[in-house]
Amino acid sequence: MPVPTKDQIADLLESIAQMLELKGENIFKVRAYTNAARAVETYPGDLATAAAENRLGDIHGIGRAIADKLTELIATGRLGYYETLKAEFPPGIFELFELQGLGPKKIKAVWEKLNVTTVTDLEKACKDGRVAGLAGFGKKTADNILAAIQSRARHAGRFRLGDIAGDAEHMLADLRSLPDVHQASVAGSYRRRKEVVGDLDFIVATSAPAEVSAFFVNHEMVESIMAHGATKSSVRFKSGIQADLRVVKNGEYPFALNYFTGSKEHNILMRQRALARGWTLNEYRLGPLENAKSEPPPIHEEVDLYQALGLEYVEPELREDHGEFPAAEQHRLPELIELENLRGTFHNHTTASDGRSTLAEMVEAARELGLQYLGIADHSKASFQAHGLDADRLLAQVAEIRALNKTMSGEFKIFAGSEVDIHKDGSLDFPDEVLAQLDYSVVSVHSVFNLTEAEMTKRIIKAMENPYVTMLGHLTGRLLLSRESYPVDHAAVIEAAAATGTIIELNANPRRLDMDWRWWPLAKEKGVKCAINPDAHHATQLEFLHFGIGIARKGWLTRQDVINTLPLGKIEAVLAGKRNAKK
DNA sequence: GCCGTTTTCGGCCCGACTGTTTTCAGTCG
Repeated sequence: MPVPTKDQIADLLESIAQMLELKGENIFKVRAYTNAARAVETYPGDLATAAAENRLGDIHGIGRAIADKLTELIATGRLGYYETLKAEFPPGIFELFELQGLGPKKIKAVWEKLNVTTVTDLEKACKDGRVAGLAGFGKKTADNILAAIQSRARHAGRFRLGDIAGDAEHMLADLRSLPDVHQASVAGSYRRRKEVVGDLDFIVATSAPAEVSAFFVNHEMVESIMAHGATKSSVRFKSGIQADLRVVKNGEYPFALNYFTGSKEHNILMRQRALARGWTLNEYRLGPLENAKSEPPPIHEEVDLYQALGLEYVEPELREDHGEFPAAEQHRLPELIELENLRGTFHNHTTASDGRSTLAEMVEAARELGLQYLGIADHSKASFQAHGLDADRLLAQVAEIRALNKTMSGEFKIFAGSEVDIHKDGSLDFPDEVLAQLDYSVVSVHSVFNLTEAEMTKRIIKAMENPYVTMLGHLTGRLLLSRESYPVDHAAVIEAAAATGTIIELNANPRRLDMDWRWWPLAKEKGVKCAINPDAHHATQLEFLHFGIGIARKGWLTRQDVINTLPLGKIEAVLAGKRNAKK
């Protein structure tokens, strides 16, 4: 039995906390398990070693009882207490936690009083009035639950890019490693770097289609096989996402790749252009129609196809029929930003607030990624739940960063910042005297999401008007597939960013990817600069920059549009630009 | 269930908001 990882142990502790809460256990006992989960996540050493040396109890937040449980878990890979507890609950009941507005108390009530154990049961009970009749419930609550169920249904079968990227790259690498595979790619919306995808499409050029298909459907990641034919196979991965494989001949590959990359709208225009030239385009070939005046040229790669249709090569991220055709005709497509262009990044957390890695660990990870600088922006005090820093703790962190910088002899630099909460009225969580001591600030909305669009827009713009505000964090507050954006007037905020010289963040956390790619062309047109920030809460999450680059490319951004492509020596002036302009 | 003791049990994280109530419980961040 393999030793579980820290994250697996932490997840199990969280799961115990959830079940205890559902049982109506003492809330402080519940919290002890939550705290222990966090202690495990942030523990710097090796848990198996600590367990072997009987030192688990020395970890703050882990006492005698939990230490014993972890010892059992680490030694055997199982935990009897957890399994006994889990057996007390109907399996469907945990799904109810996915519904916005429904917590342990309400779930317990509908379960015990109405015998509701699944989302389907709950929907029925809301519609026939039983939920509204429960003590402490009412019609409004029942309606809200129905709305939450509908919202969940809308998102069903959809996956965040970041959640399935591991699956996609793993399968792709395995397909490419097969002996008779000439070319392979993931196509579809994954290749276009959509923030949310419905399925994965693999395209493989091979001389051994049967073997490749068999390999695909029998892969360890596959949970069930839905179809297994000569050229097309469909499976469901264990992660829940559907994956399709198309096997083609080498000569068909560029057409299949192009066709299955889409988007559908882009494909329609491609086929129209082919028709206009007397040719026909499908997933296998570009061929002449009857009575064609000319033969189409030979196509070896996608770039040849675009050229044949009178177009500059269109990068997959731009294939949305959002203006790429006229631009490609006129050779004015942008040279899109690449991951290698990034020199540093700004919105990152440490253990000082709700991050799981220390400042030193974050710096080390940034250096390993080849970055020249790292900005630290922990939460401010109003984000109490995230252990936000008050002015004293923030200034101590600033001093720590300044001291650390002196030890690094200029080849790497840490910038001291803060993710400052924007209050309901648009005021900031720190006064200007404190902000003035930072290298920069990111300002974000973390509370009171229920304002009208006008109020929310006014609130954010007021914050941006402060000369010490460098950039605006996650503009809409959305959490993909789980929480809708609060209402905000994007165009007005972009206008205000241009007027005040405020940078807008492209939050690269795959749960956010906010500001949305659809708005970046407008920001660019107005001269607003972008900062691609991972919003990292762990050292490994600096790699979220990869997803940010995908979205930036989708937003037509070049390296000139993104400030964190600037090297040390140039970036400082951009960070200080706004406050200097005011002087 | 953990912690920190004024060593044996009391305290443990706050504020806003909603919907249900008529003073507060539940949820969220």
